[in-house]
Amino acid sequence: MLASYLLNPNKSNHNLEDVCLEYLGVKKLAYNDVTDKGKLNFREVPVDSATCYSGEDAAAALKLRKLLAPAIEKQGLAKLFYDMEMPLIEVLADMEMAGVKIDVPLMNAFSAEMEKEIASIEKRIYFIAGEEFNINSPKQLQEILFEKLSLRTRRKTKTGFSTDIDVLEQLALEHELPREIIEHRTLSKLKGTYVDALPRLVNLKTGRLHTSFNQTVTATGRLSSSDPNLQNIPIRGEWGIKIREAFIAEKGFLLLSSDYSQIELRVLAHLSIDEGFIEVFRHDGDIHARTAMELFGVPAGELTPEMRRRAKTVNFGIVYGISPFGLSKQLGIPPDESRDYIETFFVKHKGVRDYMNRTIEQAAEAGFVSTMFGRKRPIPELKNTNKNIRQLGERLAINTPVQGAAADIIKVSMLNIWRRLKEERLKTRMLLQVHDELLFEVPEDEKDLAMALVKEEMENAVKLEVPLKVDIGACVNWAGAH
DNA sequence: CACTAGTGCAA
DNA sequence: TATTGCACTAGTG
Repeated sequence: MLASYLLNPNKSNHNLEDVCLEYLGVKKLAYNDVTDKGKLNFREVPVDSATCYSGEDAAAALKLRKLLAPAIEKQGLAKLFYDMEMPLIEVLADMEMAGVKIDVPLMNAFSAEMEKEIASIEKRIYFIAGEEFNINSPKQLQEILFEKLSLRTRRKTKTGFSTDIDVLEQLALEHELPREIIEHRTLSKLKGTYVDALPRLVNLKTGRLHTSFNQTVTATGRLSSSDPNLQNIPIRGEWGIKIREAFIAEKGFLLLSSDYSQIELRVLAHLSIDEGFIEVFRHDGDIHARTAMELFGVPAGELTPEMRRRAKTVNFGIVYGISPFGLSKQLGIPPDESRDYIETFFVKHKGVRDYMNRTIEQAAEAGFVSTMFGRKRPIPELKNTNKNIRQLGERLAINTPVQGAAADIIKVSMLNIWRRLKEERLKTRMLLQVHDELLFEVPEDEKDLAMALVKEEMENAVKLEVPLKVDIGACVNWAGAH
């Protein structure tokens, strides 16, 4: 289904049945049997038919391949398809089969500890609220906060008033209950989604967690991970760190984590050839500090952590195609102030400004954007009559080449690393990819060799106008490998 | 059991 | 009114 995906990344379903329906005009193909003198005969069967043969998926795929191969060629996607995505299948299969080990007893201990903490917070919440209710129900929580306690409502949702983290943080300034709710939410989220759920998914034969890496899901060329999603394991906060400590290496092995440092901003520097960005990255400078100096007009020595934090948010916002309103919401400052930041940024980075304008113009003209590896994303939003949707299209046009190129780059490095590990007969195994990070399991005595190999291949996956930088570390658990 | 809404975890 | 995902619970049908 890779071909269908590359030809139309905007479509959500790239499973066999949907693609058959779209390209072949049938629900599903069945392979007729081997009795037909070696000649393949196809017949159409409904999806829900009880008459299913083991060869039908392969037969359908073969037929689709003949149909889609010329389209792949015609759209200039052949290299991407045959040299990147197809070879990557085996790499991902190896990673899925390898799985990752978790410390189940440790997770269980966390669970008990969290259970107690949650129960104690619960008691306080019921006492403050004056009644018991389901804290996990936004509907019931609204009644308590906005009706019983008469706290000021903030944002609206489709069905009522929002009780999300931003709202609760504001309410916490005026009442003691919201703080307890936040604590409760955090703990029950981490307990329910990770600490309790993951141990149940450990495979009985391998004793490890096996994810699925989905190659035909995202609009930008990233992978996704599901069942379980191992690309959103917590990392922040006390409990986030603890959960990562429960991702461990096999006895005699270490977990090796290597991640690209600011790969998206480096890609943006490359694509835009912006003087300031290129200068910072060529000298391995602190990009957020540099932006902070520009925004606040102070020398490096006078920068405060708050100034750098704001600049970091601005830099991220740039990659997403920021608006003054969005930035003000993110920073919790007036829109006027955030507008000044954006204007100042673009005055100091005319290269980025011009690149973004060019990109949007080209996207509107061609109807799609491309990454540096020729991956395409149609952006029909740019032709929409609704201004909000058109502006969304502009943000997609800005973000996709950057996020997509970063995805391309790490895929190249995965292929090169996988091949070298095989050629050089190393026992190191690639386990996970988390967008800009790779996680390996490495025999203790292979650590130095593997670290050198991985760093080398990631930093040299492609040649850009600025160097690619990789941070790398190894430890018995995932938390310590960072 | 399938689906939506709200929420929140990651890059 | 910031990009890309996945999964949890509550609630509904």
